[in-house]
Amino acid sequence: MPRSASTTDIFSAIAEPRRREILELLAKRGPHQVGSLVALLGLPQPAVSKHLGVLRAVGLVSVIKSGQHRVYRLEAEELKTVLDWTKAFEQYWGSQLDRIKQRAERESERRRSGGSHARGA
Amino acid sequence: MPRSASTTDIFSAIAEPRRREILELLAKRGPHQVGSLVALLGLPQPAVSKHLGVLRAVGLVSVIKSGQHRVYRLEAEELKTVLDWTKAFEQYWGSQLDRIKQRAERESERRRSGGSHARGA
DNA sequence: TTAAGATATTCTCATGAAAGAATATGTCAA
DNA sequence: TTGACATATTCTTTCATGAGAATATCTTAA
Repeated sequence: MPRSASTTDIFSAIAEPRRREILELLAKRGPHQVGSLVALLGLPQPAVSKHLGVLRAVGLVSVIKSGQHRVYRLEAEELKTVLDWTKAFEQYWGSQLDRIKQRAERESERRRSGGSHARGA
Repeated sequence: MPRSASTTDIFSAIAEPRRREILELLAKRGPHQVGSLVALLGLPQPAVSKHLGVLRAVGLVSVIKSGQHRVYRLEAEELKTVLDWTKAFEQYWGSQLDRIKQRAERESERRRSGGSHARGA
C-alpha cells in the first residue's frame, strides 16, 4: 500500500518544512503573490509554485487571479483538523498528578466496559 | 537537499496514518507491549516494530523492557511542538470580524515598521 | 543448553516526492 | 500581434520510505 499522498492528507502536506514556512509567511504577512514568496523564501520560483500547488490541493491556501499575478491566501481553518487531533493529547502531558488522574479514569473506564486487553508490565 | 527525515522531524513522523493510530491507541488505552499493538492494529509485527522505531526516534514514545516484552508508552509532551505551531494559526480563522481586526493589526504593524512588501490585489 | 516466544533488524521492491533545469502557459503593455 | 513578465507544468534524477518476507536477537522456561 502506498504512502498517504501529501496532496490529499493535510498531515503530509505540512510535513514539509518549506510548506510550513510558506504558511507562516502567509499568516504573519497576509496574502502574497508568488513572486513575493519567491523573494522572501529564497527558493526558485518553480519550487514555490509546486509547494503552493500541494497546499492548494489540501485547501490550506486559496488563489485569486489578479491580473498577471496570483495572490495566495492562507485558509487557516483547514488546520483545525491538526489542532483538534493534537489537542486531544494535551491531557496526557503536564503534571504527574494529572497523569495519575488520567490513569484512574482510563482504568475505571476499562472496568466499566469489561476490558480484557493486554496491558504492559 | 534531501527531504526531512521522519526519524528526526516530528511533523513527518505523524504524517503516517498508522503512526497516528498507534499514538491514539497508546493515549486512550495506556502503555502496551508490541504484541498487543499488533493484535489491535491488525498489522504484521515487523511493521509495528518499525513504526514504533520511528516514533521512538522522535521521542513520541518511550520503551521499557519488561522481561520478554517491551512496553511502549506515549510521551505526549513531544506533541507540544505541533500543538504550539498549529495553535498559532488559530487566530487566523473564525469570524469575518476577527479577520478584519487581524488585518488591521497586521497593517498598522507594517506601517509602524516601515513595511514595503508586495501585497495581493 | 535447548526450545519457544517476543521483538527487532535486514533486505528487496515499488512508490512517491522533492530538487533542478527547461519549457509551456497566460496576461498585460505597446 | 509582439514582447516582457509572472506563474505553472513537465521531465529527469535522486532519495526516503513503507510493505513484505526472511531472519536475527534477546529472554524466559524446561
